[in-house]
Amino acid sequence: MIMVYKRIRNLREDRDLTQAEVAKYLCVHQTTYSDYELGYLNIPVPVLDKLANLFETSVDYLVNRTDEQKPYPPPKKPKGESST
Amino acid sequence: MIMVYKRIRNLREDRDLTQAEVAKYLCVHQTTYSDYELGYLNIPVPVLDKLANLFETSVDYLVNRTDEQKPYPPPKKPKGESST
DNA sequence: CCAGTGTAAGGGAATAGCCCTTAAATGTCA
DNA sequence: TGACATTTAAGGGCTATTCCCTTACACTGG
Repeated sequence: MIMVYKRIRNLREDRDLTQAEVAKYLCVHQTTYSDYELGYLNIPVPVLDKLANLFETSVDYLVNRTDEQKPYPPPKKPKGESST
Repeated sequence: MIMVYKRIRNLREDRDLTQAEVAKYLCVHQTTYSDYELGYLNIPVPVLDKLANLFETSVDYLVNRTDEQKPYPPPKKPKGESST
């Protein structure tokens, strides 16, 4: 077990959120989210994106690429723009 | 088409790498990597991790969460450690 | 003990991932 | 121009993964 996603559990518990609450925010089932935390399922990028927003951190922090918890400065265009 | 991963193509071309070369680095087929760049497949986190290393940037940059191209400060423990 | 809340396990249908082959596009050079 | 090499994209199929449902387990308070 790799436990890449231990940080997600810690961040959730720090905020006193239940799995069901976060799962609803992500539009997935509680058991699916549980599998994410336990490392039974790979977390897809769109989910990591939402989690980084929810917990106000970076994807790099969530996946242990850094210990810096603050997010990067966001891009100019909020996100949904046609990036052609 | 969302083109979330246009940056991956740009970074690759900036370095004059072919899809086949990057694919080999990632241990996937060239066509799989092509699908990544075109947005036909979701890029799994371990692949994004490798790409961020290869291109010396952050996952957040790759997925358009920031315009800052420099990587985050890396974690203390390089990465493969038992994060108990 | 019972009820309520929160998390994890088992199992299965549906999906997505990945690769293989091949086509298309582009460039080079005789 | 024609043949060849290089690079990228499309079509199609097998397989593994995803996600959800139901259910079980653990814990707490009354």
